[in-house]
Amino acid sequence: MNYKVGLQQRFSMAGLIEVARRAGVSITTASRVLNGVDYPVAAATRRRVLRAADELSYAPSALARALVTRRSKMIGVLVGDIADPYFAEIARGIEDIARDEGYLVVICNTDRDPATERRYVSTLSEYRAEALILVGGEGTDPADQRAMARLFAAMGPRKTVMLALAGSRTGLAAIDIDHESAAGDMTQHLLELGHRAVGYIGGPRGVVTARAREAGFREALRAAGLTPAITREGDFTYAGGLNAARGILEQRLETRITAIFAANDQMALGALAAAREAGIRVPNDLSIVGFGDTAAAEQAVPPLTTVRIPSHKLGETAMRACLKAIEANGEVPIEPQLLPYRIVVRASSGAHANPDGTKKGH
Amino acid sequence: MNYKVGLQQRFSMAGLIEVARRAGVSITTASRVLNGVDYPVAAATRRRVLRAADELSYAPSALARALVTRRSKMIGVLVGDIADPYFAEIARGIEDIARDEGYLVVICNTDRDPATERRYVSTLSEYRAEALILVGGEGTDPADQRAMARLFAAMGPRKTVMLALAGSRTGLAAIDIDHESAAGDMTQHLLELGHRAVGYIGGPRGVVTARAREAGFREALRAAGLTPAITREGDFTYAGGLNAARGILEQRLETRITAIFAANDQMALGALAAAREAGIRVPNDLSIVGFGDTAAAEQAVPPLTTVRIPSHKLGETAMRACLKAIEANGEVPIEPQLLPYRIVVRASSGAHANPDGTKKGH
DNA sequence: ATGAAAGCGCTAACAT
DNA sequence: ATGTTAGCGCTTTCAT
Repeated sequence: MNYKVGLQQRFSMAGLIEVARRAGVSITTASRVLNGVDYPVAAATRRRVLRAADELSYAPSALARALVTRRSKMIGVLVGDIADPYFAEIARGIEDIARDEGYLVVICNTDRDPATERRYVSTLSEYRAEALILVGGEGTDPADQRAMARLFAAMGPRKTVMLALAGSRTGLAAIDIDHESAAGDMTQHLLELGHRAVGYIGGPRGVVTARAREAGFREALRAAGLTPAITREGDFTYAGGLNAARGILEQRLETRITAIFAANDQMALGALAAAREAGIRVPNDLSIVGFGDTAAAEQAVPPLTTVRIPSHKLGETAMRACLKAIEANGEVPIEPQLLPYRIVVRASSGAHANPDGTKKGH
Repeated sequence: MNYKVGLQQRFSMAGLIEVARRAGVSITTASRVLNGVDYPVAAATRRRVLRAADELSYAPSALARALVTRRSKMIGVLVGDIADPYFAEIARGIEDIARDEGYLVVICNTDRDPATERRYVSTLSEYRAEALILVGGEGTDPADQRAMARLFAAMGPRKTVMLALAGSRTGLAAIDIDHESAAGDMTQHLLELGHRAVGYIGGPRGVVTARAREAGFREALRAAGLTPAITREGDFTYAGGLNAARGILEQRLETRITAIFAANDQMALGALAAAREAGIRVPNDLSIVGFGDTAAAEQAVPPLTTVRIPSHKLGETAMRACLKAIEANGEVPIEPQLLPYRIVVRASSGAHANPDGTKKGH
């Protein structure tokens, strides 16, 4: 008897068996009722099962179900840092769609570290996530790329849906904007304002999106017969942008730059701060533009001219693509998509100012 | 033959059986080797198993394992909005600890909606999350509270570890700071600067942390023989703070306020913007202080005086408490903890300025 | 309309 | 040191 109580406690959580027993039906019938499948079940039986489930506070085991159906209903999402508003917004887009479809979204912070990334891919793979969304570009170290490719290959048989979001990944279809062309357009905006000497604060050398943006910047300048006046590498953080901008502004006399283009908003915000502490007026003495259009861009002083990335939509689109691919059992390849971006002109960029302080039109 | 190929594909993912077979051992031995338990296994056997697992790119099923061990190794975290830097920072603290212990953290955005909250609690419960961390205070609607309590009760037998973080929850131990006393200290700071007419921008009426902060503010004023000069309700967002502050500043002449205390940083930032657009200098004409010390506070113009909440540490502490409780099989109650906060004085608060514009000491 | 039985992939007694 | 066996809680043929 005591033993039985012990058992009771260990196996206390009401399972389908208990529900079935209490309703006086087979476990099969209980399952059918509770899953609401369109299976013929007598109304009375159905009621009894529902009642029993309710009385026992039955909560189906997603684990057991996943094991037998081979559908975990989980989606894994890898982001550099969820505290970064850019990633957060994308993640929200993913989640908003996933939730409606009954999927659980597992977001993992990789800190952009390839090893951490791999560990999470493995873990999510062990949980049999039905799709993996890798947000943000991969590093450019070939060894890391190979390691990841091997991982992907190993997961092959499981037909996990895999997708690159906002940054390309070797071997994966990407849902993205055209970073290069966007950076080109932004540069064009600066050129049209009359700027000829433009400084650039780039993202981490090893990140593909950072490279694409810089390439777009350089190409637009080149087309106008120019080259970057000065460039610095940042790390996509405010502090990084602040430092880089300080370095750039130190050489302001030599370079005579009239504008700075930062590869993301955070760094542009840092640049704004650097200008402020140096007593340089924006946009009168110096134009500063960013990339991303995170909430902080609009709230900045002055409000930041930047590239609007449809972050939320990017997330939604990626998730929808995943859902479609999952339904196709991972056998139909995901088609890459490029979403439209937009240059948002705010007060941080203005017409090129001559050294004497007077504006110059274009 | 054709049929067999079909089977192959459906059951393609290498399981323990395949590994065991290939290594020429029993499934048990394979399991023992791969789990690295301190069980006597011949070195040669071990090697063969490891080799087989590698060749087959074996990835254990966390699902199957969770089912039998009754340990999902998952932690559920409910936050209002992960895009809010306050929540994001806390979530990182949780994840940093969880990761080291091999736990997978599932973060869910509730948008502070009680119904969404309940749905996620149910879902996480179905996945047999070993712990649930509810970040941020609950709403004050009794019906919602009862519904949640019922949910918790239903989960009782599963002994899920449950914890409130940064905001209390009926029935749950909380890891938090003392919001009331922190708000009191901040008010004291304002009083010491000579401010006597202070406006207040509160958080949503229905949120317990918001109430605690406002209570602390009122009590500190009361102790000084004062009452709030004017109060407005915000929603913890920048836009909400901006609006509330506009309303407050419209009545500046009547109220003669010299300071505004916002219940969180986002709203304080909005207030800063409202002051700027009204041509009111901060801190010369008006002091503005916030609560939270998110990254944006330091980057604001002027930098924001605020209450530093040890967000990351709060997350770490909560996760550690969970781990401990999980080890104790959820049978030892979690003990509530109050972590220290700190008033961080920056340039947005200053000595009370007289109507004529001259400063006044204290 | 209902039920019996065979697993999903794994761990954990309990042998040997 | 290794293997056999009985499930974990569920879905899903296949019978009835």
